Amino acid sequence: MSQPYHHGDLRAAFLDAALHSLDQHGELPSWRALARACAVSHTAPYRHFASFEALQVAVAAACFARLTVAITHAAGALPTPRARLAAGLRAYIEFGITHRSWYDLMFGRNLALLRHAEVQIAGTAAYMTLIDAVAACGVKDAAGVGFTLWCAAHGFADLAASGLRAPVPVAAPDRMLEALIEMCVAHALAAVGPTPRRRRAKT
Amino acid sequence: MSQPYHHGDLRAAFLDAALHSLDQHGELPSWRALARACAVSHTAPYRHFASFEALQVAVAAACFARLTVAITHAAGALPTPRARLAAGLRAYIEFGITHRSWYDLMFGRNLALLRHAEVQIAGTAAYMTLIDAVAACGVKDAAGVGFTLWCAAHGFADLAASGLRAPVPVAAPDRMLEALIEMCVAHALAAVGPTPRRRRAKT
DNA sequence: GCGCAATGGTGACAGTGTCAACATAAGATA
DNA sequence: TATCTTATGTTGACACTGTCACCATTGCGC
Repeated sequence: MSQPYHHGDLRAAFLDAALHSLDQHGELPSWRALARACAVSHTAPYRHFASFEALQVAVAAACFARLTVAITHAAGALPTPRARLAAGLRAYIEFGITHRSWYDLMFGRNLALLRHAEVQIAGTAAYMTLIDAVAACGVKDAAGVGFTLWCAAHGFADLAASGLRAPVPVAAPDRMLEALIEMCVAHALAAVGPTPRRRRAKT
Repeated sequence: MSQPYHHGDLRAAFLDAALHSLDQHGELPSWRALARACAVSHTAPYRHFASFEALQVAVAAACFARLTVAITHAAGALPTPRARLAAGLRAYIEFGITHRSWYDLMFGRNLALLRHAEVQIAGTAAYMTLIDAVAACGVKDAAGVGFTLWCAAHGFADLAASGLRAPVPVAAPDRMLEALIEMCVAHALAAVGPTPRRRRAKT
């Protein structure tokens, strides 16, 4: 049941080979190259993935699972909710930069992948770790604040990973990530403090 | 000189057809489909673009030029630098959402495009409008602050355009964009004076 | 032991981007 | 005007892709 009949676990072998090639060449191998890497015929993957897109979905879901692990592990045993939030944000951004080809596949390469249920489930798991971290700080609208933080972090990771740099010299380029995280955390905690500084409703 | 020999302006026709197909089908047509749409042979584009990637680069550069126009036009005749900054940010984000397939091509589809000089030049032009808007507010490190703002805006646009939503209900989903922009502007202006809160800088 | 479904292989198809070789037309030169 | 040169467009081919119909093998349930 857990092991297929002929090969051992060809589906897992495909996923491993895909992730390995993603690390090595920066992009997914072609359908046939993947089969070649596993020494099977070029149609063997069809017994485990309905299409090339289905394979991409499976790999992206696996990458989201690793992102969840990275965030959870980084927050780990830190004492305060604020420290865990900052560490989680940092882990998210560093994941996007370090595992650039994974992140490209998850967000950049084909956004249509995000519409598949399998990817959405895996993505929500990662998302919830952020929401939980915000909620742990005592923030009322943790979902709303978390979405804003996710935006800022994703934007930074996406642009930094793409090699985009400020076209003019900045004062402290090494402190940019710190500044972003600081801004995020300050914004998150501004909603919890005794002086909420809430937006005035539209008059 | 301005008009090619046989067709009229086949290069412009290719770009028009590519943008049109981008609007209509959400993605670039194939090399040969593009030639088909212009009623020429499947190798005719090679006289105007060195490769399919070169065509993508040219289209992405054209899209960046339109983004620059959108930002500049939105900021337009608003009275204060702060208002122009907010309007520019809003225009950026709305551009990414409205012209989703363009934005996908510019950022999402193939990040390798950003490494090409032609795209970088066009991207820098759009980028500079943001830097200028920040500098106009009196911010010292306009490049650094601008990069942070670009990150937040890009993250919001990218995630919103991809259809990603908060997996749990948020308090005010319609006000999310407002909250993000306000956070960005507040952060930008916090760098102006020693007392960031209510202190208004010099003109 | 048999039947059957799961798993893997063969060969083909239309489509892709790219290239070499050829054809044509416009401008330059004599 | 006649010829040459260069830019532009076409033809046909190549290796490659994802997908499909059809066939072969394997292992489990009966």
